[in-house]
Amino acid sequence: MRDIHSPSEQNYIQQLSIDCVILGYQDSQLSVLVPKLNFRGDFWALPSGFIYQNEGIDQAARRILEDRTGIKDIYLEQFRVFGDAPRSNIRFLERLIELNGDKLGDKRFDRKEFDWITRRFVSIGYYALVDINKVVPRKTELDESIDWYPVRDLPPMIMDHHEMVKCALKTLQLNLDQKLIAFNLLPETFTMREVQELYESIFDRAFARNNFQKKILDLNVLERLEKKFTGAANKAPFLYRFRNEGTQAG
Amino acid sequence: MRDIHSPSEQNYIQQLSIDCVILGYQDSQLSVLVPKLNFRGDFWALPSGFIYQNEGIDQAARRILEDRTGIKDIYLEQFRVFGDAPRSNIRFLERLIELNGDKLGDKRFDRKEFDWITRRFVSIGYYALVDINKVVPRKTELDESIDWYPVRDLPPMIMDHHEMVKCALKTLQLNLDQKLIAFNLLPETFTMREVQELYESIFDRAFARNNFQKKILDLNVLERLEKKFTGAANKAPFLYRFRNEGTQAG
DNA sequence: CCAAAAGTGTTATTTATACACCCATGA
DNA sequence: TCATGGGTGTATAAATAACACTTTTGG
Repeated sequence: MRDIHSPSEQNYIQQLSIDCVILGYQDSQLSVLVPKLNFRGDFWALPSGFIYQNEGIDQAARRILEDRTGIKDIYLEQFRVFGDAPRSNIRFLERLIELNGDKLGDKRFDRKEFDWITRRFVSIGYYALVDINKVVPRKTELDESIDWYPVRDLPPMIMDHHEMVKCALKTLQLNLDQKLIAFNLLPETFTMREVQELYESIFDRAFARNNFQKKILDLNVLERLEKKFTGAANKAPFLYRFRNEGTQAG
Repeated sequence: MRDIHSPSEQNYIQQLSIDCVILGYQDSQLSVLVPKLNFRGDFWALPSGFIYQNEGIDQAARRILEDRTGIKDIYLEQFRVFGDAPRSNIRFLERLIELNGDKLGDKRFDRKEFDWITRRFVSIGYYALVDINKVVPRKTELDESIDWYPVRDLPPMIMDHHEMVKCALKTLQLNLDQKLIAFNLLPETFTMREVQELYESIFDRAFARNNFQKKILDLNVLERLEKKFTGAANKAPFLYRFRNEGTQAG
């Protein structure tokens, strides 16, 4: 099990971090996985981490993601670097210490550690799309909790983490059709309505049902299966599956 | 005058650099500004630099750009981070030293310097578009020359700098319509043909004249001025100018 | 038979692409 | 009057958006 609470002891690249916007989907709602820190003061912060010397940045992002979600082979993508000059943890950490002075007697926040972590940081933003059902959110030792929050109703987060989510979402919208990553959010089989609701929660707007179906089917990546009888008093919808065979005939 | 040849002495963020793809346009040709290093062995490398502790990354990129081109207020934009694990100068620098051992007796490449610069680096890629006529390329002490090279006919460059140019160009193509105004690489006034030739050199393909004009005018960012009499034996083309008023009627 | 939700077809509207023609200019 | 390059209009095709109608299902 990896620990992250003594970064200054690790062989990390200094002053460079990775912040992850982990997007998940459930009950027609798009959510972000956000840990709450185990300190007084209600601090939320995006899952983040550092980069080992012998580790690629994508690799590091994947490791951070796996540590928090337990799943491997996640699609993720960098979307921007955040590196303004005044970008530092110091203001947030000072407030944290102010509120938690009593319980900080241990070695966790010794001087060296504090200096390391409060320096100005440049952070690479990554976003990922995961299936909430496959995820078992995992706290680190610094977390009080880690939960999914609706993307349009996030808790107050430290530093520029709100802007990061906003920026990640915009990038996702731009790339959605090209990258087909949206299908990572859906279960093995799904109905067209589910795809549409997913799109609608990502774009935060409605689409016309028939045109949407046409558009998605024209992407030529879905395979139609049998119908799904739900017991509801209406026509049974078809189930679809993402076909991952290479090239497919028209 | 700033110097860059003793990075380890400076208060830079370590292991983090900026590489700039400076695109310029002249005579219907898109070119990249590439310095050649003042060492035996024909090494070309994109203009790059490091980030001061009290400097934002955009600010650093702008400084690096100004150092090389002499012009301020350049529009530039990050396009990707390059941070694979094996990304280091060491292979290139070892070869450089092998070829230049005799002239490297001075302090420039002492041990400390070598260690600093040969560590694994993560680099933020920035691209900019500039008007070649406004640029006076400036060598640093490490450069033998600095010149414009056609973007489709670049010299061999070190490390992953070719990939950087490729990636920058792709990003530019995606954003060109939106950013057209931001890149001041057309003169104050210009003809539609000039705009088209600019587009054609960026996309490396031809556009239909009339359709192109319609598309550009539909962007609603140009203002038509008087005609331009060139003395050529043909109809005089209109001149255009970017209109910088805020909102404009349809 | 009804309401609910799904499926499908048809028509506009917009956008992109292709083709054709006319106009101004200086030699 | 001719070649050259610029401006404009129209036809066609493709992609989007809008509208309308039918079908299945359980109560």
